[in-house]
Amino acid sequence: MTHPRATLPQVAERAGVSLASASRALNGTGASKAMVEKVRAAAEELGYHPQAMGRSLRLRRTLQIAFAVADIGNPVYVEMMTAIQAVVAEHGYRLVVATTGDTPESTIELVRSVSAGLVDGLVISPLRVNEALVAELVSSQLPVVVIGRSLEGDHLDSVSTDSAGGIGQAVEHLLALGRHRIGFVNGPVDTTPGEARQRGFDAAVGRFGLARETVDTQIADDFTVASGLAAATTLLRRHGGGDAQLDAIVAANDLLAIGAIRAAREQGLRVPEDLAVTGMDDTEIGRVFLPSLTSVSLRSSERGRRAAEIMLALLEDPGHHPQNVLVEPVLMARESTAASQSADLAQEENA
Amino acid sequence: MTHPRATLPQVAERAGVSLASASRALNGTGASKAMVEKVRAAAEELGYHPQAMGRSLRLRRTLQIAFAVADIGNPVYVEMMTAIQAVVAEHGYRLVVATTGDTPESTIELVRSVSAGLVDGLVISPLRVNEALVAELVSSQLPVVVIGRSLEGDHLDSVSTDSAGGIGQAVEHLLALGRHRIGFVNGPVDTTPGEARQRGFDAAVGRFGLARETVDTQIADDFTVASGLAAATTLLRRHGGGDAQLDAIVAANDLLAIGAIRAAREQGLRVPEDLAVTGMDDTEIGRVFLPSLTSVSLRSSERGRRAAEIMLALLEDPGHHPQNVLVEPVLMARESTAASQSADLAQEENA
DNA sequence: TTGAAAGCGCTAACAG
DNA sequence: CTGTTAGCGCTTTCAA
Repeated sequence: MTHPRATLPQVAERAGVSLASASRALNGTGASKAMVEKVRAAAEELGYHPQAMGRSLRLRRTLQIAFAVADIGNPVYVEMMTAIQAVVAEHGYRLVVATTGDTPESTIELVRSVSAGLVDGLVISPLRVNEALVAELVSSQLPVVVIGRSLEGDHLDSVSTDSAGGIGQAVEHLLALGRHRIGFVNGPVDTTPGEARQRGFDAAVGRFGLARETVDTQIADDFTVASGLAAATTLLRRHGGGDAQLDAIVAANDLLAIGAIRAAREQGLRVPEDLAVTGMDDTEIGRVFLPSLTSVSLRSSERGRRAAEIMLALLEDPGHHPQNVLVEPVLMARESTAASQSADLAQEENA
Repeated sequence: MTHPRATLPQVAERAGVSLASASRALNGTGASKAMVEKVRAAAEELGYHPQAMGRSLRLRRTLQIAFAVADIGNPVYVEMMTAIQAVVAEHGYRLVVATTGDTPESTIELVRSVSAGLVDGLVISPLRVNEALVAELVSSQLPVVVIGRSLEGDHLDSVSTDSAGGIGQAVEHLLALGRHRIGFVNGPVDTTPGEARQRGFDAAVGRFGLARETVDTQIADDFTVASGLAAATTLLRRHGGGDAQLDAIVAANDLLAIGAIRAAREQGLRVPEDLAVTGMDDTEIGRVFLPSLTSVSLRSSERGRRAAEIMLALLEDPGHHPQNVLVEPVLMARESTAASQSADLAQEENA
């Protein structure tokens, strides 16, 4: 049932030609019509399929690009992946996705194994970055594009976004709506996004001159719905009832925001009437959630697309001068912060 | 800045030993203490990292396994992926994820390219299967495990589930709740899951003796929220107002169900009071949705785990007799079909 | 246009 | 324990 796989020398022999001719015929690199005919036929008969390994070893390229993320379960990464895939596929590259785990150590391990020649390039969006990881990325012989943090000083290509400023936009949006007691549900601050978003919230508090007692931060264990639910519950309880009750929550991403909305409901609060909630990333799940989620778009598709383009440029010219692209965030206002009491469905606008 | 990568012969020369000794020292296959010491040092100095390509070519194994799905955006595949990853990682394999596209042709292309020796095995959950794809899978030299459809006659290992029966469970659940006018929102019936779920719905209609006029099916363009919204809108409009109004919708998966709930809301229907909705796959997003989604669990983690185990067995012994594992579905009742008018939050039970 | 031969980086068989 | 050598499957000089 399972023949051993046919090899090129076998095809050559079958066709009665040399190995070199067989290779040329199959690759269309200078062979006579008759030659191509013969070799094609022999290959067909033997059910020959070229072996990527031998080919790659010789060519020193795999035509594969890796996309590495901590958690493919987060829709934002899926969105990036789809965008990257579309771009690189047009240039004959295949995209493979690998999971980094969420520590710098496990990420380093992944970078190592992947840069052992299995792929031609690496697009990575690391959650936690330390010096060792940066060093690994820089010294890696592989073309690398980082999504999520500008590593300009490190001679690494990157596409980043101003998520700190994005949090500022969310706060500004809430203030404009008359909300003043604002809670912030962030993810771990030792992560790249967590750090930036905390910075953004703290800056907004200062910039808009908010009183200490009217704002509060709660750190979730990670960036998932379950952790958002837990963190928001704690936060709301802490400010339970009376005048101290929060009237808005800014969440560091959409998943946390969804958790926060659930927490609010469980405590009998209506969203947005009693509590306005904002997310970040503008994921599809946020858009279809009930109520639909006001969210700061970090334009993940765009970031993925730009990253892929940089990668292709890098592949063409490895000596390329490092680029650092910045994609600006955009607030998408939806039901979860709607001003009217009876939030209309499917109503959506850019800010 | 970017040295050409060091090779093993270079390390050997630097250490003043033979190529073979260097290899042995680095792989721990019989070398003296002193030898290991010397070679390690030389490798360190040169910043040597083994090249996977050469190694794999020689070893005829890559220690990589591919997981191929049509749409990694569907959480159910993420769940499978996580489960597979966990199992194979324990045995030293890395999991890479590739996207098939949703036609048999694009899937065949993927299978081909992936079975060109880039991975040692393929776990695939194809959306659309035709004879050509089955033939490709069978004739592929690669160990293959199919998730999603029993291909017993085809000598392919598989882990499948009874999604037809699962739809039956959903219908039964609704009938027990006193709902009798049931709409079915399915995905395309030329897909494996679409076909099975349609079969399941039709069988349930027959088994429970439901009248023709009280049931109706609408086919969505694909298995996403957006398509579910569109299909459910059509379905609800068709039975608009009066006695003919549906009181329940069975959706073929959670994403379609979420779309259906949105459609209901947009037409002013309350869920579950006016319209009960069930999903399938028991995804996290369904669990946290408001209202939380009653869903038939197809136990995706379990299916992933079983598939991974079969794969490992196959890798050990390629002559292994093909296995066909069946995982039974389980209904998870939640708010979207709650009997009480005021659906309690966070209330959840198995059926 | 074709063939012979070298070699991509690595491991394993075979001698010593 | 160590070194020499062959070869995984493929592409590409180099000559003819």
